[in-house]
Amino acid sequence: MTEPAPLRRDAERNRQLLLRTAYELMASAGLDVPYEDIARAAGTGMGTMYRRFPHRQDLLDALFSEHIDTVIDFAEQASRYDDAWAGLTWFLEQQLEIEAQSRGLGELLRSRNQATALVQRAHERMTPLVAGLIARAVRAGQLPAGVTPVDFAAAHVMVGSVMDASRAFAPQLWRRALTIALAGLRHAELPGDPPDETVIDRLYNDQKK
Amino acid sequence: MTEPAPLRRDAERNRQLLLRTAYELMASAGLDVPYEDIARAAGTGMGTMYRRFPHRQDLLDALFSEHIDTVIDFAEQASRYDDAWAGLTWFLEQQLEIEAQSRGLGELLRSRNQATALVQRAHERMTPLVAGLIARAVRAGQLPAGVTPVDFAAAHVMVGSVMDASRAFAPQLWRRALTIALAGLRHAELPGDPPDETVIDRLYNDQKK
DNA sequence: TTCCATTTGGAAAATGTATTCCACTTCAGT
DNA sequence: ACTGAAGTGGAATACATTTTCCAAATGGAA
Repeated sequence: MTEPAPLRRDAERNRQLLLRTAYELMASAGLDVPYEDIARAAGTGMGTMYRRFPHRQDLLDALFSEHIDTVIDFAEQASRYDDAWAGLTWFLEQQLEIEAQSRGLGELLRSRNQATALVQRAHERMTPLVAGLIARAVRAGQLPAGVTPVDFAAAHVMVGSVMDASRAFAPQLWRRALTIALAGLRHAELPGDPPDETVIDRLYNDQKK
Repeated sequence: MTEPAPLRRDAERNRQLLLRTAYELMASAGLDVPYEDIARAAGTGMGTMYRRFPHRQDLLDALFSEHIDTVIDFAEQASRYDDAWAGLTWFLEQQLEIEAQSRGLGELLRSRNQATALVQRAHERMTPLVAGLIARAVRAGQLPAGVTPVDFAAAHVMVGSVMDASRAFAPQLWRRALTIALAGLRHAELPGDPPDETVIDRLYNDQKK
């Protein structure tokens, strides 16, 4: 396996600077900030930007892989809860809490388009854990039969949408939405056929404008 | 008041053609279809497009004002229900059912940016009616105290986000989300201060890219 | 049939962003 | 200090879409 080849000291400094700047801009403006804005804010040229991060994907991976690992970790911790429902609520709340810190991270975790391989893999790791928790919660009578992992993912998307829409003027409103979604999962009699589990990936992967 | 001045016959024909074409494209691709695509699909030039609809706003108004009136009408019908909760659920379901017919209309009603004066006014008309229903439902013990019109609007946004994300591959999934949201409203103990009612407008008016 | 205000298609300019490119600068090994 | 590889800024180019513009075509009143 070929090694990364270490950067020259000044180059590494610039790289870090770009990462910090990009993180900040994306926290408030989302994943789509123009490369040019990042470069200008960091005080470098765009040449540097493209040399380090030829594709936006590269930038996103470098920026967020750590956070993604944290979320996977949450799922693992949650799956060890004795009380399955408590595990589920704790997990969803932690995940959203993180998303609340950064609009960009939220967009990534609920892939408003840019679905990275990174996020894809994260979902592959987490989905079975969540499915297990749901099954346990149903068995324990904490959730009605018929609730599926898709519904849990839907709850995530739902709360996230309120967060995105209200971040600027009501930064706590998503907590109400979360409460609604969780109470809904516990009390809903869900209509229609239980959706196929593969729907989850697509739910997290809409590619629109 | 100056009269509209009727169009020449061929011009009127083209106008209708553009409207029909735009409606269809927007139903599947959303509000942002390029003007050029609409013109090409209708078989006209872009000159015609811009002459009739100088701003996208004009096009949207012409396309959707009728539907918007329908939704306002739903709110009025709902407000006459004896059973306040039944009115609320019926209203939300009707509204979403309409949005399910057309991605564009959904984006308009939940203003993924392009908030028209039209939609603005519609909300002004509907919000008091919904507020009345909620108050009645609370009084009747059908909803917990503390539920506000903002929460109802949030429920709308929540279900809509699932609809948008799943339209292409699971066109009925939103019904599960609706069930979750409604059950959630009935059973949630909402945290935090009751949000100010002005939050509603802003919830429906995020302006992002 | 004539005539001209209206309408039209589509080419051109403006916009906003992405991506490439290279002459020049800087670093670090000698 | 010198030197070549690595790194840099930012102008140039490519794209996608919006918006303007006008010479040519058309409708319908006289």
